[in-house]
Amino acid sequence: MSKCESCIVREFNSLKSLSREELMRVSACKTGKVFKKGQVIFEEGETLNGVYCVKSGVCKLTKLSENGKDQVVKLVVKGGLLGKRSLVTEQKTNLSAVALNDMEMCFIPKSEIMDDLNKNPKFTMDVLKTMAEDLKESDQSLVSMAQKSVKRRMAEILMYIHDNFGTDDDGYLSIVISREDYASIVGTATESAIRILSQFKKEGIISTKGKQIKIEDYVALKWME
Amino acid sequence: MSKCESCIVREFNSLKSLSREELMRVSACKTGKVFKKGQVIFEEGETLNGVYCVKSGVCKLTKLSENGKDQVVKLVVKGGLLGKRSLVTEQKTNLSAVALNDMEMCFIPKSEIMDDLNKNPKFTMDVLKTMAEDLKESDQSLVSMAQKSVKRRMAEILMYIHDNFGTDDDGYLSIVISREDYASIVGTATESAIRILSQFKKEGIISTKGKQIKIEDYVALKWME
DNA sequence: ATTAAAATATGATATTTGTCATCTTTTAGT
DNA sequence: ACTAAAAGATGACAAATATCATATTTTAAT
Repeated sequence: MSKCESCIVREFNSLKSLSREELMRVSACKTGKVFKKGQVIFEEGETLNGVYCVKSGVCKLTKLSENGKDQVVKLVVKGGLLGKRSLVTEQKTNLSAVALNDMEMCFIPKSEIMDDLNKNPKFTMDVLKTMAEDLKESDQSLVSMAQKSVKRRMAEILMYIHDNFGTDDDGYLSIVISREDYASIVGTATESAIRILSQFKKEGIISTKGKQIKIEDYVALKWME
Repeated sequence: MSKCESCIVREFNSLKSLSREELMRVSACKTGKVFKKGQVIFEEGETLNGVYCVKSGVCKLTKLSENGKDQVVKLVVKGGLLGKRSLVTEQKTNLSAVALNDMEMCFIPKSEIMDDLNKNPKFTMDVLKTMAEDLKESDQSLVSMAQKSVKRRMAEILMYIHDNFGTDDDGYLSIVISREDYASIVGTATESAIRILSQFKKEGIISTKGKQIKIEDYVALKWME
């Protein structure tokens, strides 16, 4: 398995603030894990005793609502850290993580990294910063959910995926997820999500190839509704 | 003005993790501020250069949606710290804070407290913990917004206020806010909020005295919908 | 390549929620 | 205590979204 010191993924997350020595120690105790598409990484209510660092693939963080539906709270890609909260509190996780395609991850035990969190202020500040950013994003989503139409939210998630995760060479969104997942991100019924995407397609705002989606008219999404 | 060292409010927030010396330094540079009901404490987009510690009163944290409506993201009462994010990032605040009744607060300049954040791991961990808790709450609200009916959300906010902020001697919720604010918390139209509260009243689930609300049948709220 | 299962698509209809209009009650300032 | 303004209440209607039913297409396993 590759070593953390020479892994470029860490540049995308808080681990970049660790010293070379700290990284080597982390590297020595980390374990590589592979998850297949659809596989559960961890489940709401579990006790996590470490963090996952995403090397490749995409996963969704979801929360089960009382009506039995999952709500997607966040998408995590290469460089993301899963389970940050577990470092900070003793509480069980409040979210589930499910792989949306095949994933490679490294698992770093909490015990190994807690010391750094207490002794390396740069690292702690970095974790704090990403947590603050997550909070900002979550509040932003909250407002969208509360105040915007399903159509508008769908437009926003398409732009979000486009802007944050990019496209492949043909211009298709590089994150490919089911309509059910779109529904679960937008917070609507699967049929409604399908209907809206169909409508976008008819209006020439997007085109599709199987599950892949290409944004044809970004401006239309931007000004939607 | 009272001194931080002997102020019991700090026991409710991260400041409790500061040493006596640190507290005395903070105390020396803090300024007391008073806000009247309805007054804006800070506004989305402002640069905050410190945190507010709430001594008394209640305020709402809101975010402006593109449709022009404010969405309440959080209620903050005695012991709460406003502007934590400003300690962590250089970014402008993403939320506005508005007093819901008369408030007393202490303002602690960022410059004075940043040093503690870098040197006192206990303090930093505590800030991290509250931020993690905020994130959890925000995700929770997100799911409610996305998946639950307006009626259910209204029931939940009534229980939330009851459980977290308590009642006065007569059993009325100790936080008294307008129907418009309820609408803005629940994420609905003011008329809808009024309608639902009226309905609750008719069904004997709540009673009211002016703007005050008393929960008469908690169980009914709990099992609502 | 075949086939069952899953995902996507779409119509019909019900339900929820928003909007606008109007009226009543309460609140706050003089 | 008086009065204008704000907040609360409610009806009628429109719009958005959910639900249910069913058809079609795609995917994945043999």
